[in-house]
Amino acid sequence: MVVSDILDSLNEYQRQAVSAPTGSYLILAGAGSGKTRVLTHRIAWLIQTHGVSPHGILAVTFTNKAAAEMRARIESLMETPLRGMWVGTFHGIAHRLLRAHWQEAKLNQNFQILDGDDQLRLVKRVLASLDLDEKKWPARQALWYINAQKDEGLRPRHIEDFGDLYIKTHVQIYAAYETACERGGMVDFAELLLRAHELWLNNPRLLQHYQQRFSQLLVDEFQDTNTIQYAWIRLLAGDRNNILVVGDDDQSIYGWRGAKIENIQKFTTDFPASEMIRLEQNYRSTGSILKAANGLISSNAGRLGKELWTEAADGERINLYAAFNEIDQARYIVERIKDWVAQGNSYTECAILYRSNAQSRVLEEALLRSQLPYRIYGGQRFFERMEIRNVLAYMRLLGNKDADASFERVVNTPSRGIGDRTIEEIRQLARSQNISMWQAAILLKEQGKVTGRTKNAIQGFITLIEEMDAATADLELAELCEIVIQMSELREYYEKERGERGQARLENLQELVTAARTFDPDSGVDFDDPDEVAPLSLFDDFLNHAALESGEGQGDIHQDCVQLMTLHSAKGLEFPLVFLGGMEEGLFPHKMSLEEPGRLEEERRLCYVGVTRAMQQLYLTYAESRRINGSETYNRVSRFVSEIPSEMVQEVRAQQSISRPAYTSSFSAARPMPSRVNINSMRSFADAELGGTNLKLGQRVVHAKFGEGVVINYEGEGKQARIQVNFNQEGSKWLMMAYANLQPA
DNA sequence: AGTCCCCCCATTTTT
DNA sequence: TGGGGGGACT
Repeated sequence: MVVSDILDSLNEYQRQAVSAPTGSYLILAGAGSGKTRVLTHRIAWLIQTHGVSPHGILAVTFTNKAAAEMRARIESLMETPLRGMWVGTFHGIAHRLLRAHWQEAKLNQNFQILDGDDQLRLVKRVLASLDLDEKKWPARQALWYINAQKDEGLRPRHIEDFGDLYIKTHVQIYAAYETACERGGMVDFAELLLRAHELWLNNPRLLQHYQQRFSQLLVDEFQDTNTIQYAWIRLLAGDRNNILVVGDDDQSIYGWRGAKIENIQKFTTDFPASEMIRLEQNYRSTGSILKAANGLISSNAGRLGKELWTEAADGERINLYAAFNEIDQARYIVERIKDWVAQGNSYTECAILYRSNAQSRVLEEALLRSQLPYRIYGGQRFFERMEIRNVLAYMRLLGNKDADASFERVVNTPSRGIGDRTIEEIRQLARSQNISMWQAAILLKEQGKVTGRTKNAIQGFITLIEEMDAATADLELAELCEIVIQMSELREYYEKERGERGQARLENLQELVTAARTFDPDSGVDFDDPDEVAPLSLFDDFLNHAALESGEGQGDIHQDCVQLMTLHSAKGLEFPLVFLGGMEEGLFPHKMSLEEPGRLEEERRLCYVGVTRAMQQLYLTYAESRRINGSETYNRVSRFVSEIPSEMVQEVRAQQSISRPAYTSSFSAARPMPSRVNINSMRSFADAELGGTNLKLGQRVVHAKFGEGVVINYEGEGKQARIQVNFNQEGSKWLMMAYANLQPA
């Protein structure tokens, strides 16, 4: 691609960002404003017109997917593979650095990456070794604490406990956990970042080397950086005025896992020579959707400020549907999707977004019943599945007998008579002799301190691993994988597991073999790069890949089906038709986030993210009554709905007027548009008894749970009849007449 | 060691 | 409502 082409397809501000002289920039890129375009074109521009070598470029993202996409797009732009350019996730790049400089980082050469599950197991063991009651000190909480401290760049010695038992105990756990990791040569995700930061901090010459090498730094999704990531990139940037970050403070939705929106807010002060460029022209949504989004987000304080606009027409207004309950909501959504498809569109274009995963079930049921194809995002990822992790643990053990986490995982999986007590003994011995569990197991067996059966079991395991080792010595990765599955008897083990579950597990095992066969080690690695670690064996590479990449995008994405996902996982995606379900106070904004203003604002940003996913049509729906955790709740409509300018919103059913469904016989029947009954005609209706009961509008009633109240509204008939009562204590609620059991007061 | 049952809990997720 | 974890029982 020639130079002019790089700028041709860009708008004024995009071009300004891409062709800016080298320096420091914050590109405030609104949703759908073409930020990836800017990032990739910028890199192309740097190479073509500033003569920057790909070797001198470092581009950081948050997900492997984003990194892969960025590299692919630059390469297609430049029409050549770009060796030597470092494009990766924070974790991936940190890992690369630590592998190259393991000695300076004070790590084992073959340190092992601990994923979330490994980490939790380790914390549990640490708790046990400290004799702490797991009831009082839940492992999850301790894990969360440790990770949060690491994200902040804090070691146990940095934390002051102020005599607070909670902090004191957790710091103690943290310290013991750290020792355990150290001993076993294990590094968790947060540790990768923290170590990489300390590596440079403690080795100025190393830092200097990388500063000289990377003349241009680029960071994507900057609003999602946490403290340590920011510190790390800042250290690398130094005062060289050579960093371009792209982000959107309005789309910062990961504060709860350590992301600091402050990082983007203070960028221009931290990098005094920097300049901010706003990308506000949106190429995704209709005018109405953007106006709705702008209106909504304007309720947040302390924004960097940004207003999306489009050259496109306003399009349809945003639809608001008040459902009776979550089932009605699902039914409504399904009907709209059917309409959409009937108009010649596809299912894939439809997305149903919700705040929490629990909401997917009812939607799924409705889709299933109507036989619409769908796909639910989220859930367990490939490399996180138990059966896969077990095979990988065997493989790890083959590569490194001292990998204790893997040893523990598979020593008795499938069960071979090595019980908890024996494992504990091995663990104790390993600790006291300062050897690995593998060595301890051998020692324990040789010491003759264990009885015949246990001894045999231990010997059996040792022999198994050794035989496996011998059998796989010269095999290709996929064959090795296959042999491991067979010899470990994991296949047999899962064959015994009946039902769909076992079947799925077997299929996954097969898929692992396929993954091993088609595994392509890190593309873009330049083997002439002096900073590149001596290439790992394909085997090690594969295991690292499995640890660092959870296995996104497996399975059939190409089918035409409705997309269901949480609002969080929808970030970065776009769909012609979007439904935001569960627009209810307590659900969205979630009740856990109502206390602190900061968290409420994050909820609002999440809503903003949801709204800006929509390209053509947006439906907001809420349920007046909803079953949550087994009990019926009555939530008001979300405040976010009223924060959207009302002229952009079209209510599918007017709330304030008294209305009755056109087809009252059954809600499962199609209900095109509700017929409305005005107050006057309703009066005479109200004078009569409601739905064959002895209740009237305005009547005082008593409810078993909610106490005394006044009947203020009513709709529907028969089993579906609902009644609105304004309770003295609880405020106004809609109740199903059939269950309310109201007594005249 | 495996199974069953009861109790407790319940946002969001990537690496 | 339902899933996961822990404890008790077989």
